[in-house]
Amino acid sequence: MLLRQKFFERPTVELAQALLGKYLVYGQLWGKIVETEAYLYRGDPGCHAHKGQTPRNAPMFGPAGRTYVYFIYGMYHCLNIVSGQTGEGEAVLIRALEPVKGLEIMQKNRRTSKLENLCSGPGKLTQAFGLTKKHNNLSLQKGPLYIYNNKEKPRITRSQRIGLSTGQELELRFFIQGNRFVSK
DNA sequence: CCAACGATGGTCT
DNA sequence: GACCATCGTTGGC
Repeated sequence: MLLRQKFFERPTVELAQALLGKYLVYGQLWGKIVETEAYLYRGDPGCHAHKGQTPRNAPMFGPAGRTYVYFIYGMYHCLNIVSGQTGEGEAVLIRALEPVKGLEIMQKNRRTSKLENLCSGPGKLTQAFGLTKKHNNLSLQKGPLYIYNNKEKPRITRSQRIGLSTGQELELRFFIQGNRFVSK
C-alpha cells in the first residue's frame, strides 16, 4: 500500500525513523529501507540547505514527499526524501536498503553477486536501482518511484552521521538494529 | 582483517 | 580552486 502525502509531512527526525522498514519501489525493484540520516535546516552545518537555497538544493525547499537526488564525488548519486513543510529545507537521506525483489537486476547494475554489497550505502543503492539526476524532484505519489507501507515495527538504533566534515556531533543517523544490509 | 588513497566532475566562492 | 552526505582497490598485517 502506497504511503500518502501526510506521512512525509512530519518533522524530519521523525520521518527518518518512520521510513525504516518501509519499501522503496521502482519498477521491478523493491528494497526495504534499513538506514537513514536526517538533515536539518537549523543548527546543522552538514545539511546542503543550511546556507539557504541554491539551484542544487532547491528540491529540499519544496513540498514533502518528493525526491532530492544529487551527484557526489564525480561518480555517485544519493537519494533523499523531502520532509516537513514546504520551504523548510530539510530531507532524509536513504543510506541503505535490504534487497527484496529484482535482485538479478541489482546484481547486474552493481557488477557483483554479493547481496550485502548491493544496497548497503547511499551510492550503492542508487547504482543498484539505476537512479540518477533524472529522478530528482519527483513526487513519490506519482512515481515512478514509490514508498510502500510495511506494518513491522523495527528496533531502531541512533548514531552520528557518516562521511561529514561538519556537523558530526549530531546523532541523526538511524538504522534497524542488527540488520546485515546496513552500511559499514 | 583494516587503513589509506585515488577516481572523477558538479557546485559554489 | 576547493570541497564533497562515496566506494573500490591496494597493500599491510
